[in-house]
Amino acid sequence: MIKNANFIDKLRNAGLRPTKQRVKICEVLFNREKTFHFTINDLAKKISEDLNEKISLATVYNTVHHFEKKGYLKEIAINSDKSYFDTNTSAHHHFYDEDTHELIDCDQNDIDSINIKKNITGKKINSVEVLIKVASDNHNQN
Amino acid sequence: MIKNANFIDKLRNAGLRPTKQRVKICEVLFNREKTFHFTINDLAKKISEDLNEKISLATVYNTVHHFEKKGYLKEIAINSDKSYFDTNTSAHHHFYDEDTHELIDCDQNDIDSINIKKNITGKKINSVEVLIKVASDNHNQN
DNA sequence: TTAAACATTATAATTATTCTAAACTATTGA
DNA sequence: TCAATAGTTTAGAATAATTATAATGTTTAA
Repeated sequence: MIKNANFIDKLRNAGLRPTKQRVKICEVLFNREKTFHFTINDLAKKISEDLNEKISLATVYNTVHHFEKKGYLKEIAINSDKSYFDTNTSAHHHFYDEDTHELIDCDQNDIDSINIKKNITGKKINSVEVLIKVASDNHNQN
Repeated sequence: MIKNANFIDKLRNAGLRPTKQRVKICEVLFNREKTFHFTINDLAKKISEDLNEKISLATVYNTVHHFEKKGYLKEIAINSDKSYFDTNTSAHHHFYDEDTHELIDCDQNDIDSINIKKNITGKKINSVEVLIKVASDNHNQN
């Protein structure tokens, strides 16, 4: 259980004012053992459930995007009907369960390192991410 | 230059009625050498420019989704502000140029094969796709 | 040729996200 | 400590992408 004081520091370090709302969002996002995968809506719902408090959706959007810019969150691209974020910002990959629409972290060590033989000229590689789509064996998928 | 008759067959094989609009969309999508990466809007614009004809946006959406379901197109997830589709439906990876927002195919051979050591129990892997985000060297990226 | 099934269309509706402008809060430094 | 200011939150409006609707039109198979 991380104390809110740590979140205040965390926010300050990122040059973000530690407002009540931001600290609360931190609590929901970072006060947990496991990685948290969520959409903005999930998060907003979780805030109002867990903390029994309402934070304006716009603020949730703003804060999440701030956090993303500061490297506290990472956006995960799966399919374009929703934006998923991940509290695990380290380089890692994902399983996406097409049955349950659940996103599961895949440790860097669970995939042999990826060797890219050809790059676009004049460009530098910012990230390499693998998305592994899975489904139950009997489930017919496109 | 593929003849429209081929498109009509192609559509029939997929159990889709070869309507005027669908054949036209086929022309724009599949009458080309290189892979075509596009958003629905790109496609709708291209149709009205190239063919000088207007097809209702709703039809373009429907048709693209039909084609996707039938395996003629593939959706590519990059970031969730837009849906990209790809006429290359074979297993392959992508470069995404964060400067130009351009999507570039990465041949299967340009990446050493990916070995996944651990899978989710009870699930089968449907696809493994790599997205390599690149940007020009001096460009600062998150 | 005709009826049924399927498609297309314009438009309305929906959903996710961003913008706006006013009210509010944290920070700074006198 | 306190006011000025810079940054933040908020509700609600605006926008953009996508999907639904319902009327009209087209294709197909008998």
